[in-house]
Amino acid sequence: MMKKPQITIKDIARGLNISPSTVSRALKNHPDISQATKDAVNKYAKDFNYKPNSLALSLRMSKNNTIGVIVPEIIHYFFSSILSGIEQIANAEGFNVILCQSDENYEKEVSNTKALISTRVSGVLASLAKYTTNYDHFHDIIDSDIPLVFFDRICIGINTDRVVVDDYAGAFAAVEYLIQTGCKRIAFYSSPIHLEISKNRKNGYMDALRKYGIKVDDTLIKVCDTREEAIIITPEILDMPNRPDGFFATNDHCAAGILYATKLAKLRVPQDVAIMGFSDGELAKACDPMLSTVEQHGYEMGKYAAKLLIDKINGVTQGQFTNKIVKTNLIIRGTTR
Amino acid sequence: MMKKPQITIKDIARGLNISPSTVSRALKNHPDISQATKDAVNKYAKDFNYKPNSLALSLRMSKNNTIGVIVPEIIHYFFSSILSGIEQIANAEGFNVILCQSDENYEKEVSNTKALISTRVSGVLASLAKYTTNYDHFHDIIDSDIPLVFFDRICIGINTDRVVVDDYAGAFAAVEYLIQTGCKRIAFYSSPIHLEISKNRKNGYMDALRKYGIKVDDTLIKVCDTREEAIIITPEILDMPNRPDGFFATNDHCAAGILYATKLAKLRVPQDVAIMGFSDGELAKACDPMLSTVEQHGYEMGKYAAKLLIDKINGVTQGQFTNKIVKTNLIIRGTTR
DNA sequence: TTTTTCAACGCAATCGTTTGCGGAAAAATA
DNA sequence: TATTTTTCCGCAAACGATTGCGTTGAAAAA
Repeated sequence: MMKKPQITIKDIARGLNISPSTVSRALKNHPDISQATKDAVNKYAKDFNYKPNSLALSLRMSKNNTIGVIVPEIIHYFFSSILSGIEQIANAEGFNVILCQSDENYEKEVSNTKALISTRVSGVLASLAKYTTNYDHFHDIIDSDIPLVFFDRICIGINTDRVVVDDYAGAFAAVEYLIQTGCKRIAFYSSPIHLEISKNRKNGYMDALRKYGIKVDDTLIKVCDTREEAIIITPEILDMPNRPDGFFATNDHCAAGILYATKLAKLRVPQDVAIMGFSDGELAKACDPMLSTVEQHGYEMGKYAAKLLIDKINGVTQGQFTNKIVKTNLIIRGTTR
Repeated sequence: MMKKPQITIKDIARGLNISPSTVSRALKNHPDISQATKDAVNKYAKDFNYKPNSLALSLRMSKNNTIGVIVPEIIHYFFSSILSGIEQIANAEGFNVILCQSDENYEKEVSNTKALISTRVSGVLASLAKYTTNYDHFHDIIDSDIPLVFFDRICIGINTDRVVVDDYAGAFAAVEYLIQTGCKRIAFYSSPIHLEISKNRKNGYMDALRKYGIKVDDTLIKVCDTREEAIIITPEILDMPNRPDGFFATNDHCAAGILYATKLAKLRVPQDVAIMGFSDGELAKACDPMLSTVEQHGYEMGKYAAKLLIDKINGVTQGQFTNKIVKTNLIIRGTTR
């Protein structure tokens, strides 16, 4: 088992008694180099398994074929499918993806951006941590001349490209469907309200109610975005004198929690209570009845965001800022009528 | 909005009328440098927001503080939780994580390894694609002197560190539990059989049967590892003259499919048919009844694998190859008695 | 006063690659 | 044969940081 200590251009040059510049040009098929030399170099390179050192290359070109992705938590289906889309097209375009999780933690988000700047990544894709309210670290990225694209949890304060789900329309359609299938009192479980996605979904929810002349009841709007919380707070709500007959949850986990609590309360789904989720994650089909939900197209979103960023990196798109809105679509399964 | 084109050590040197070497040493608190100079350098660095160029650093040190991870598909809960663990400790140790998905595709796996070698990553963590049977590309990694650690879908042919789930014991315990709670005929849905994990789980399954004097019935062993397949093949099996009263599935998706088909066939779970999954993913608690399953500790596994790799990179562990087996534990919920 | 010692810094090479420029030999033209 | 043009290649600087070694001046020792 021999160690082959990775041959360099200099080694090829030495071995062939020519200069490194010639080798470099030969490898790139430069017209100044004779075919004979090119052949010799290519053969030598193949024989000794030459692989270009992309570190040196990046340094020389002061450009790293790497993009950084900052994501709150990769274990969530939605984010991992976005990431999958990003990796897909980044790879196809010759970029590496370096992954950073903020763990929904502001400090980690800041240190992630620092690390990415230091690595001189070619670009950054980011989705905000839940409680991030200061955006200086993202300004640092822009000031360092690194293209930046936000996705999903975007940041309004900064002028960049953005790719978002059509939260408003998704929420509107979801609630409208609930109303059209007979729900009169619809509860809404939201993520923390300072997030753009929360505002948009809430607006969608409220506008749908208004359209059908249903008064918004604030006691039916809760901040709750996990299964566990949902299991805790839902029983109280179902005990209300006039309990809701429909729930619209900000994600599928939360919806699954509502479903659990509802069945536990011996109410029938969807006859007594209809439930609508958001995401269409892995667990939607595992529920019984299967969860009606709003499909988010995370994979496409990731692909689109990556494409946008790479165009920016390559200077294809100059100056203009794109604001892509990815359509959702309603998936009706068993938890709604 | 000014562009600050990232200051370098040379800039600091110029600004302070000293040499780059002095700046470098001052920044690293070298004893040869006077306190006055150090203070001046540090102030200047902070004022102009100096950030070391890690590309240059990596080139000089011929060592990249980056580890590559090759994973079949990140959208699966198990893999994304492993990845989360990896990122966690890699980050804490000052490493970046570059992500590669093989998409269960041999060619992509090969091109991933090439890219990682070219990037001169400090180390590689890998889990095999489903149908990979040629391992030359992994030998390339080792020949390039890059530490390599396999996790979960390991490769027996190569001498490296490995971190695996205790598939045998997990399967054994699962099947034993089914037997002890009264199951007489237990079906087993397996992943493709050439994978080590499949072999080990099958052995666990068979040994548990033997221990209790139950004869292995090959008609009860199927290759099936998705929800969709499970929904297709399960009805036939439930229609068999003496149908099984227990199922052991290689993952939770598959188990959820079995559960669905079983309920559809008007059989009661767990009274008529008990079902045991493997993984404890997001959907386990969404099932009704909630899925009994074998917990895999993906997050810990990722942390352990990363630690192992980094020790190898830092030369802490020389020569020896560790073979870590991560214990599973049985989670009993509603689909078993 | 002369020699030794030491603190504090600079020079230059190095990591692997690219690229503008200049130059010699070969080929084409006059 | 003399001149111009091509063809093909090498020199050296550059990207940003590190580091062995040499150098300087002043303080300490003789």
